[in-house]
Amino acid sequence: MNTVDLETRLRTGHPQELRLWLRLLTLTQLIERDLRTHLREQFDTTLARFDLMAQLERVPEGLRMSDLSRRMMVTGGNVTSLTDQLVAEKLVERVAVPEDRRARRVRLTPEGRKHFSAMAIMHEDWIVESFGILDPSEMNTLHDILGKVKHRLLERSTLEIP
Amino acid sequence: MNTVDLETRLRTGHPQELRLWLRLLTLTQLIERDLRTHLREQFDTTLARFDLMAQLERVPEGLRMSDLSRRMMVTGGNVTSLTDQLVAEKLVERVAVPEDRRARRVRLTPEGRKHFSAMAIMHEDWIVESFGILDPSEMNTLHDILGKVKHRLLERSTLEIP
DNA sequence: TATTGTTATACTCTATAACTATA
DNA sequence: TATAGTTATAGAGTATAACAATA
Repeated sequence: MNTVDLETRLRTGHPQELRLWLRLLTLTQLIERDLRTHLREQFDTTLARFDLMAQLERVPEGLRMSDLSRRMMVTGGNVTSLTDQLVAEKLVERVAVPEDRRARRVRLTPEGRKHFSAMAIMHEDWIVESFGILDPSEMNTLHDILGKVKHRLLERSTLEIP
Repeated sequence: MNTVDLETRLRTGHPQELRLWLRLLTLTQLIERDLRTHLREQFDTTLARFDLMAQLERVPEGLRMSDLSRRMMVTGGNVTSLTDQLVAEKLVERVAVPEDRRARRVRLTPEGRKHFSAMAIMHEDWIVESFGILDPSEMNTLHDILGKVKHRLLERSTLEIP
C-alpha cells in the first residue's frame, strides 16, 4: 500500500486532536484489515466470530446473550446471528439457565476451546508483530494515555443513558 | 509456524501488545460510532462520504479516482459508488482530464465546499471533545508513538506490493 | 409491564472480478 | 498489453423494530 493516506490532507490549521484522531484511525484500520485477512485465510472465520469466542474463553460456564451483547458493544440480534453461526460450526453451544427460563448461556464446546486456542496463538503473534517496533515503556505509556481517553468516554456515555 | 505448546503459551497470560491492541480497538470503535451517529443525525451523511470530501477539501482542482482510492485505502469500485452518491447530492462533480481521456478528476462543487466547511467545524469539535482530557504533551506523545507503529506497518506493506 | 432472546429486514462499507474505453 | 474507471455482486457488520416466552 502507498504511504499516502487519510492524514495527508492535514497541513496546518487543524487542532492537535484531529491529527491525533486521524493517526489513531488509520493505524487501527491498517491492523484490523490485516487481522481480518489472516483470520479469513488461515481459519475461515471473521473478526466478530473471533471476538465472541474470545469473550467466552475465560468464562468456562459461559455468558448470557445479554452479557455478550454488552461486552461486544453490539445489539442483541447480531449476537444471536453470530452465535447461530458458531453453533452450526459446533464451536459453541447454548445451555439453559435454570434460574431464568427466558435466558440462555453460551459457552465454548471442547472443540471450540481447542480451536480458539490455536487461533489465539496466531492472533497474538500477528499483534505482537504489529507493535514490535515499540519498547515496553512506550507500550505502557500508550496503554495508559489511551486508557484515560477511553474511561472518560465510557463515563460520559453512562451518564447519558438514564 | 509456532511450535510452542498451547498450554504453556496460554498460562503466561496475554502479552502487553494484545492488551494495548484491545484498548486501541475499543477506543477507536467508541469514537467512530459516535462520529457516525453525529454525521447521520446532523448531516444525513456517512463517515466514508465525509472522508471523501475531506480528501478533496484542500485540493481545489480535485483528485483522480485512483488518487482517492489510494488515499482512502479502499478499492476503486467503492470510490465510484461514493462519488456517485455525492454527485447525486451535487456536492462533488467529475471533470475530464485533458491529458488522459480514461481518467476523471473529482472536485468539490461550491455548494459541496460550503457544506463540508460546516460539517468539518462540527467534526473538529466532536474530536476535540473526545480527546479533551489529555494535555498537549500527552497528545504529542501519543501521536509520536502511534506514528512509529504506523510507519513501520506502511513500510512493510509497501515492500510486499511488488 | 418489563426483560430476554429471536426473527426479519435494511443499510453501510468493503472486496473481487468482469467489463469498457482509452493509453 | 496495461491502466483508469465502472458495473455487478457478495459478504461482513451493524442497527432497528416487531415478536414470543417468561419474569
